[in-house]
Amino acid sequence: MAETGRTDTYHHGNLRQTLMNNCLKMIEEKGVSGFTLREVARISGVSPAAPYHHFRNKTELLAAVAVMGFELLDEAQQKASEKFDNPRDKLRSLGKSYVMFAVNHKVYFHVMFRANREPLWENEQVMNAVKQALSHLENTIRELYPEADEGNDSHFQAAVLTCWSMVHGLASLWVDGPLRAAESGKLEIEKLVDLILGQAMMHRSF
Amino acid sequence: MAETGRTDTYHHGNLRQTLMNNCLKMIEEKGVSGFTLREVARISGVSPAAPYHHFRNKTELLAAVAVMGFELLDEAQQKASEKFDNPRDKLRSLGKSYVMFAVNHKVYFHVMFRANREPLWENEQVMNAVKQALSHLENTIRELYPEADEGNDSHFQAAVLTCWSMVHGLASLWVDGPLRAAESGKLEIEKLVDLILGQAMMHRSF
DNA sequence: GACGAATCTTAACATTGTCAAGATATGTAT
DNA sequence: ATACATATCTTGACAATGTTAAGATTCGTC
Repeated sequence: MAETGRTDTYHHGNLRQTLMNNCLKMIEEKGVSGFTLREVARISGVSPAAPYHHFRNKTELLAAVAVMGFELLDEAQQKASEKFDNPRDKLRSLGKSYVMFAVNHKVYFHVMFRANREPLWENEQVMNAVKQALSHLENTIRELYPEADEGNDSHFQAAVLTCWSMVHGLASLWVDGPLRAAESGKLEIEKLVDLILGQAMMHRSF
Repeated sequence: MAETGRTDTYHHGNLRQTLMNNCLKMIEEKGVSGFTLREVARISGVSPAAPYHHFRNKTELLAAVAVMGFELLDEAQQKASEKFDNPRDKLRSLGKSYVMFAVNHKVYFHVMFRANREPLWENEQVMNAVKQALSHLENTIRELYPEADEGNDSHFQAAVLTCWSMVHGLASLWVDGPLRAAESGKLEIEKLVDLILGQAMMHRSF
């Protein structure tokens, strides 16, 4: 489906999408730091300067891929949220979905949170995608804190951040390597997630 | 104290340390991706090839800096651990120390967990430094799970990972940008840490 | 069918990581 | 002290990269 090369026409026809696909493919093989604009262009069957008609620079290609990643995460969170009615179950489902997204889409996760720091978060599209993906968690926690003044209750904000930190930390440690390196697969990641989410929520007020 | 340039001698005399210092300085100014071996050499008053007599390549310089970072973290954890006797207080102190280390030593944290993924965790020195820095957390949690068979109790391992994920996630979200970008400084990071650690531990079994 | 806009290419530039070969200093054994 | 091995630094070079300017080709539209 996802074309990787080009046709025989002068105009590629679908270069923007092709570049993004090959970007992901290349990062999967060589890591984020091994990702090169020129080679992506080469693989896409196009000259080194062609990408500049679709992205202002290397960073903006990665930003576009990051937005795609956040949209995928948003979908996953949506589905995870719909599975349950009880806010507690919902919360746990959202957490698991978050971590498993990172595990199953390591490349996206890397681009979303690792590829390029500062410039990425000044990109409005990226920030909107982030907020959207995080909204499910916020809504669910709001169900548990119905009395919370929106945006003014630090208790509520802390609850959101606590949950986000928890799952994001686990995902980060797994994706970045230290956990895989240390655990050496002693515990399967999926069981680990269940265990941790269970432990973290079992004795909590929310 | 930390010399940045060189003397007038042919041999620098302290190049290895100087390179590491200027590496940190450069990352602080231009970010991890903006860090360049050649410029570090230039700033250190030395030719582009000189660093190769002290580090096999760019990655190994970063690895050396990462080890230094983990040693600093280890010291901080040590001090945080010594402040309290009660394991619960200890645990909270360790958590705060972890996050504040990331906040106050953003550059180190970046190099330790962000600079270069795969190759870094194959470095034995790095892994040893990681284990050492994490040992304080493990020891403290072991005090709370005295019955745990060492290395065989998944409950214990999950507890360690839960705490690590929590603080590492919060640190990551802060250091990488999304949190700072979203919160826009509404809540001071230090208060945030207290709030979250308090909330996370208040209703837990350990 | 003409013409502006979009898309792609070629050519070039400064920079980068890295290596090989040579220069200079340091230390050690005699 | 002197000679020699070793450590440290320099020069010069190579291929590769991100990016831009100028020109070629196609697309959409009037």
